[in-house]
Amino acid sequence: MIEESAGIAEARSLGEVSWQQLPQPTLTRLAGYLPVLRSLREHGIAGASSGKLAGMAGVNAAVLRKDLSYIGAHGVRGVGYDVTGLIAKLSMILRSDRIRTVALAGASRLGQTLLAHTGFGHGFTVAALFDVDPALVGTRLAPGVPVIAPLEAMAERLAADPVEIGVIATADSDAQRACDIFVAAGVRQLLNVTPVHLLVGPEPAIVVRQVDLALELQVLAFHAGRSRVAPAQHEETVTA
Amino acid sequence: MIEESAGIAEARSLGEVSWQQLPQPTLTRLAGYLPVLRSLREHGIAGASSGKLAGMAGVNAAVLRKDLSYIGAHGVRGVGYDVTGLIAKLSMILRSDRIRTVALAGASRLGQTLLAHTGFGHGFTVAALFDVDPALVGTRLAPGVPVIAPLEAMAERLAADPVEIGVIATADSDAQRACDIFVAAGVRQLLNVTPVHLLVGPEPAIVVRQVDLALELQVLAFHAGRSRVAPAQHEETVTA
DNA sequence: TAGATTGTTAATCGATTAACAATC
DNA sequence: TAGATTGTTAATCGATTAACAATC
Repeated sequence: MIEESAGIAEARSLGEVSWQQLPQPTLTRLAGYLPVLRSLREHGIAGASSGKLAGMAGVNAAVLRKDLSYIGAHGVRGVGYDVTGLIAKLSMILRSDRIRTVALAGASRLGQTLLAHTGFGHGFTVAALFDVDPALVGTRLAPGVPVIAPLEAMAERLAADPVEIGVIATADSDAQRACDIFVAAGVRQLLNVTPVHLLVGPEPAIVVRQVDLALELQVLAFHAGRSRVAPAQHEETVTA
Repeated sequence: MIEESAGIAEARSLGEVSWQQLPQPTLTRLAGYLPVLRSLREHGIAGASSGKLAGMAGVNAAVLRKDLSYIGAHGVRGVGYDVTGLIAKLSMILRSDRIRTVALAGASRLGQTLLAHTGFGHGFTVAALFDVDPALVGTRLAPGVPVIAPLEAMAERLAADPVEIGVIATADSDAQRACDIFVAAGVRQLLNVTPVHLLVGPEPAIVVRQVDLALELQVLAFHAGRSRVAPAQHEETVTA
């Protein structure tokens, strides 16, 4: 399931590391620190140590310090980190200030929910929604979501109105086709919520992230069966 | 975000490895092979090499062979693997024959969709649905889903009617509470779709899997910003 | 100053991968 | 047999972790 490139940090001038080449685990964790910091700020807490932050984020304190040092977010020895400063730095790196445009292929229930759940108010705008079902064309499934075009019309629509992120929530049998159309239209970031492994040409730098809820349940089902047989060791959170 | 225990395979009698102690990545990949194999069977293909299977699943061929050897699913040298045999073996290991009972905390839109999307027809039964909103109590949100009880009534309901898997799709502020109630009720497998890092006592073997869609979009947003600045290297799929 | 906490190094750990002898 | 493909080893790679000197 994991077919990750090297993706490892690339040395720069003075032995420093470009924050444009963060290790994948670091990038994912950095995005996870943001809600923790926002929560602290809401509670009026101005500063926190790496130990406190790491505890809340569910990571090791050393790894958190290392992650932050990658992006030049420095704390103060003996004191800790400034919450507001960290939020600013992280937002800058993750570009969460900027609004991203998203197109959604597959107006399935899951697709619509993703749209409603993540699409609004947090830096993402759903610019277009596509589906194979011609009956849906022209209807409005969510308030503010502009159009629904048939899957066939994706190419031209995306050419006229480019998006940065494509979400694939089609039926399994349409997933690869939707992917191909997105890629051909120049979309370089894809979120795939189908269980299909998407094939993208190796030429352009396409980033695909896959979330497979059925697979998550499968894994839990395995553990459910095991827990009766063997009362067992201690295990913990695995983040998708 | 990853706070995984050792979880590594434990040696058994003759140097063999108990398939009850699979490495986490292996277990996740094994669950991913199943849909690939089912797809092959549907197309009437009886056998496949590790190379072919690995290609379809998006993994390295050597890792697939190693994964299968963990569970004693052997191929034939010079020939490959038997599709039907593999399905049977994998189903046995992952216990996908048995129906698992699931309880859902948080009748949010995302919660309801998870219920509709994964709950039916694939080995899972939603036994109970809980929400903080008293107005929802007694209503039926999906056909066949028995009851909605307030979050407060979870403990007694779960005591009377135990479940194997708990799904947490509440508001962020209720996530830890829902988790605590599940754990107290003896639920040992949790799927957390909130961005909250759940704290579970280290004593019982609780398996928590977290899927954070907002975080996935954040990561993609980062890459979206980067792709303009640096046309960049080649990257590939990262599975949640 | 004394205490606390960072930033970073060095060691450990586990997972991935290529390669190849075994063998159908 | 000859060709193909497995099962497994050994090497590589990267990520995690503990530990500690630097220093606020």
